[in-house]
Amino acid sequence: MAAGTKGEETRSAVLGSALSLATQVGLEGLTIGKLAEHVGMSKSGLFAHFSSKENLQVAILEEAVARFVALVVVPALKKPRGEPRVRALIDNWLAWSKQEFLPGGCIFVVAGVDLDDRPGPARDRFVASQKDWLATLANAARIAVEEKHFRKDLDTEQLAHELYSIAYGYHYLRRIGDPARAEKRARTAFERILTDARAT
Amino acid sequence: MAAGTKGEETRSAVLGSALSLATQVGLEGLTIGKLAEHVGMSKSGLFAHFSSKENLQVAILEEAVARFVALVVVPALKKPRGEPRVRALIDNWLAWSKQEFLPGGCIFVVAGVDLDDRPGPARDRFVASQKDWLATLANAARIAVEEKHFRKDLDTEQLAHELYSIAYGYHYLRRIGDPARAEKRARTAFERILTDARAT
DNA sequence: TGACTTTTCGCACGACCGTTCTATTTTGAA
DNA sequence: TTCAAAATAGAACGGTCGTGCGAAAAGTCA
Repeated sequence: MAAGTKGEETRSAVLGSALSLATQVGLEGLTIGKLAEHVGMSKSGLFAHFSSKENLQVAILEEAVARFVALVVVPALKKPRGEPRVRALIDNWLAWSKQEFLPGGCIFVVAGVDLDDRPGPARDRFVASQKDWLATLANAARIAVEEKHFRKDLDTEQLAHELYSIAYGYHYLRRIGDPARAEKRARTAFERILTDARAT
Repeated sequence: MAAGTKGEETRSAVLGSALSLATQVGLEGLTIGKLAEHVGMSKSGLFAHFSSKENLQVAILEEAVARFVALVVVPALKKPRGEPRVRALIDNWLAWSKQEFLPGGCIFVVAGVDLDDRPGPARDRFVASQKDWLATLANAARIAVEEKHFRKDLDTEQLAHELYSIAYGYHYLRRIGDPARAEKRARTAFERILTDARAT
């Protein structure tokens, strides 16, 4: 992973470009030819690193998960248990979909649509990642209940679903209308959810 | 529109199949060949009805909007002004994405993703439809304020954004985990939003 | 029925798809 | 410096893509 040989180095660079491109044209719309041109390689030279398009898609998802964990989850774990950590997850999450390497927005939103009716390893990987993420959110909320930041009878899975929905809605709404306004509305919605979680 | 000549009839039938297929493979992933095979026509015979793939995509969106209005908006307008009408919009909306002619779920969720970075008439049509829908939701809420069902200081646009997010989140969550549970959670979220809108 | 319009088909086109082969170049260790 | 191994390139494959064209078929109305 950490760029030992030359091959690993280029493979990693290719994955970075592939991830960016995929946010714009989709995991399915991404073609080997375009990607090769984009990174300045031959189609076959690039193809040799992955041995099928499906493998490439899975690799892109794994790259995305790794970056998501590094940028969103890990920093939040350094925050104090309870509500501060939940808030950090939300803040990092909003920042995530504005990352420069995700020009078309959150890759998982894109993947969710165009893997939807295409069973296979790529879809499996996607579903697993989303279940993981929902579990992480719910678990952070459960800790906040333990810490007595959130009310005892809080349905943490429900909370995770609502946070998830607001974030996904944000991804759509920011492209329909004014992005800044959409973000403000998403933050307001998050705030209302947290307030409700706090109240006894 | 109402099937006068033979051509209009087949055009309409093709659009029905195209809409269904597009929910599964996307507006971009939909190909003339597959569609033609699906409806039992020749590629060129089908193609003659629309004169480009882009026109076909726009026509599909227009067909979808027409059905959405007929199945979701119009029936709700027969309900009493105020909260009952807002509730009807939500209920019809949830029923919408389970329509048999939308096997891959709500077409607008799909369109939002794969038209995202593809400017043009199809994307314009999509954005317009979503702005319309958000305005319809906000307007129904405004009426509910007038009727004193909702509190006076309610931010109706914020409410529309939150309802929108829950519905879009529902579309994703129902495919990640248990669909029935996802629907229950979506309904719970809607309920909380309405409760909050009611409170003074 | 006949003439005319509309609808559908068959065929072909250039482009690009994912993938496979075989060379060629580059790399890294002895 | 040599040499095997790894990485990349080049060319080609069978397919499918969106699209155009001219002929055939079906529909329409005097």
